Amino acid sequence: MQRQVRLSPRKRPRQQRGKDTVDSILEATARVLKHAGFDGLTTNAVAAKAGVSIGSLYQYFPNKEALVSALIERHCEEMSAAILAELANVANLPIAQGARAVIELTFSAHAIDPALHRVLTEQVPRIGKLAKLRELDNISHRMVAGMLAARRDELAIRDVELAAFVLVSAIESIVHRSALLYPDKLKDPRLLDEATLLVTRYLGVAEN
Amino acid sequence: MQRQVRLSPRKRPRQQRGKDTVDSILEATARVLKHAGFDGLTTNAVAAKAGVSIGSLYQYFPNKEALVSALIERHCEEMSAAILAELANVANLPIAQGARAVIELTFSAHAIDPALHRVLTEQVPRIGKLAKLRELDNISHRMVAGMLAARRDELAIRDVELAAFVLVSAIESIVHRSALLYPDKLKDPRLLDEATLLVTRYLGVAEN
DNA sequence: CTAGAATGCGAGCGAACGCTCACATTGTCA
DNA sequence: TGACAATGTGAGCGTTCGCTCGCATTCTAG
Repeated sequence: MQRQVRLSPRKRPRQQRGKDTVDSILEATARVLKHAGFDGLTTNAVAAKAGVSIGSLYQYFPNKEALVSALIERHCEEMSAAILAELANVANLPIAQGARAVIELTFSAHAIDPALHRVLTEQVPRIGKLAKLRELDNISHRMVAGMLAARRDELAIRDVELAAFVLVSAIESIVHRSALLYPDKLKDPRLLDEATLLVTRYLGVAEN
Repeated sequence: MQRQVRLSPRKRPRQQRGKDTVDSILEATARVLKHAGFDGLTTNAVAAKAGVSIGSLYQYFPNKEALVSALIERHCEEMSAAILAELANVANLPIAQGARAVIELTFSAHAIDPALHRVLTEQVPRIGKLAKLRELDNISHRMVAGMLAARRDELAIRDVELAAFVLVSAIESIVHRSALLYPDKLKDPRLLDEATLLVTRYLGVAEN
C-alpha cells in the first residue's frame, strides 16, 4: 500500500557526466516546483526539464520523495552555511548589536531563494525531511540560547531556554511572514529596526 | 492538465438525510486526514469511513479539493468564533491585561482540535483556501492594530501597522510552534507569561 | 396513493504517473 | 584495442485514484 521510501541515492555518480546529470535534475526539480507547485511535480516533468531521460533520474534517485528531500537538504545547507559563516563575527558583539546582527542574518538567509523557500515551506508535505527543518530550528535555538547564557547577568530574563524559544519563534515568523506575504518588505530597514526593538526591549537592553 | 476545481458544493442537501451525509463525510475527512495524512486521503477512503457510497460523496462535493476546503473552512470558523466571542470582553481592558487576554485567546483557539490543526497546517498543500487562512490572519491584524491605535499615546511605538504586524507574527508563531513541537507546552503558564512579557515590554507597558 | 424530487449506490472508466527493464552509448584502464 | 564499468535511453507496465453514470431507494407534496 505505502510506497517504498528510501531517501538515499540509489547510486553515487562516479564520473563527471553523472554529477552533471544529478545537478541538472535537482535544478529542474526546483524549477518545476516553483513553476507548477508540488502538485505539478512529476518525475517525468523533472526529467524532461532537466533534458535527461526518466531512466537516468531513477538511477540516482530511488523515488520522487528522495528528489524533494535532496532539494530540501541542499537548500537548508545553503541557508545554514550563510548563517554559520557570519556567526563567529557576531558572537562577541554587545548584545543590542548582536541581536540586530542575528536578525539581519536571518533576513539575508531567507533571501537566498525566496521562491523556492516559499514553495518548500508552503506546499511540500512534511515528509521525511521534516527532520532537516527541525535541525535548522534546533541549531538556531542552541545558538541563541548560547548567546543569552553568555550574557545572562545583563539580561532581564529568568529562563534562558524559554527566552530562546520565544525569540527564535518570533523572529523566524516575522521574517517568514514578511517573505511570504510581502516579499519586498524584507528590504525595508524599518522592519529590521522594529524586530530588533522587539528583541532588545524584551531582553531589557534597549537604549530607547 | 490541471484538474477542474470548483470549491462550492455541487448541491445543497435539502433533507435531513442529506445533511447527515454531509456531516459524516466531513467528519470522516478529518479522521482520515489525522490518521493517514494528506497522502492517505482518498475520496474512496473517506466515503468508506463515512459509511457512505462514493457516489453520495460526489453529490455534495464536486471534487476532492472541495472536501478539504470545506473542512478548512469549518475549522477556521470554529477558531475565529472562539476568538470573536471573547473579544468584546477584552477590548476595554487596560493594555497589559488586554495583551495577556488576547494571547490567552490565541492559545485556547489553537487547542480546539490540535491534531486536525496540525495536519491542516503541516501537510495540506495551500490550495484555494489559502485565502481563508489569510483572512483569519487579517482579522487578527486589524483587531490588534485597532487595540494599539486606541491606546496609542500610552505605547512606546511609532507605527501602529508595523507594530501590529510584528506582534501578530510573534504570537502566532509562539503558539503555533508550541502546539506543533511541544503540544503539552500549551498548558504551561510560564509560556503564556513569557509571551505576555515579550509583548508588554515591547509596548513599553510592562510593570517589571 | 402516487409522481417526481431528493438521496443513495458502487462497478468500473480513463487518465495520470511512478517506476522498471532491456538495451545503447560513453568513459576508463590495462 | 578490448573488456568492463558507468551512464544514458524511453517505451510502456501496473497501479492508484478521482470521478461518472445508470439505476435503486427513500422522502415529500398534492
